[in-house]
Amino acid sequence: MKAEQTVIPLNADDTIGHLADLFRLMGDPTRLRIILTCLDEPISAGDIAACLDSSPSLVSHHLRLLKAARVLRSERRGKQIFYSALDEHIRCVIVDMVAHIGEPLDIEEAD
Amino acid sequence: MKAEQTVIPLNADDTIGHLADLFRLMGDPTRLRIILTCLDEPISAGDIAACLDSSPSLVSHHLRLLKAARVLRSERRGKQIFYSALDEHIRCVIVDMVAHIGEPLDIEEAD
DNA sequence: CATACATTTGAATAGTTGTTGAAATGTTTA
DNA sequence: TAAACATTTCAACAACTATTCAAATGTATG
Repeated sequence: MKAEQTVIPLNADDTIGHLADLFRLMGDPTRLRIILTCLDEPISAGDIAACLDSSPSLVSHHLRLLKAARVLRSERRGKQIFYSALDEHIRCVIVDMVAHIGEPLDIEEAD
Repeated sequence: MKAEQTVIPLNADDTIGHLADLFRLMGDPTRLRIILTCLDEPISAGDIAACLDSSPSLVSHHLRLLKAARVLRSERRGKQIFYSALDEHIRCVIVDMVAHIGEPLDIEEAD
């Protein structure tokens, strides 16, 4: 009955909802690619679409969601609008998840 | 034109798909609560349902998905089946995301 | 073996969501 | 101001998904 510290109190509905929103946004392959594209340096909406070989319309839809959730930020430069990650935590989240994927399969995988 | 290292190559479709799957699973509030419940110590399916005030059926459906994605592992003890996080990375991912939420709003929030 | 308990499975439904193509908005340059 | 470029918005559809309830499976105990 050891009481380890929990990451989040289970009754913090608003926090959990907020977290779930962010994870759900990263749970779409197209959006995840958009985020990855914005991790290194600011990049214009059009260039993101070109990188992903997607339509500007589709990318814009996703950019709106990602910006509203404060995953990305936007900055206008002339005709173009550049997007970049709002902070470094998103990168950490992805790096951790990659590490999880790399975790070796358990030999005693029962049931 | 500094070339920072990217977390994942953008053309690694299978890896990105795998990542997106995991994030999508964490993107549902009910599933996220289930994961949080399993972070500290193994807990039976029934106790999880009781903690979340959800039906055993609903919890079981989600447990199946989380186990298939190797987020959780299961272990039978008598009549009950105990679930726990497969490794510590999931906790890290959540901690990082909580830090992201806590990130202060930018004063110069333009556009 | 039969009962009670714990968990899973199946089918069905309502709600959500990613994608598309066309039209509209905003910005610069000739 | 008009034309060209960049991005966004709108409406609509197809596909997916979380939830529910009933039935089935598996496990221990009398």
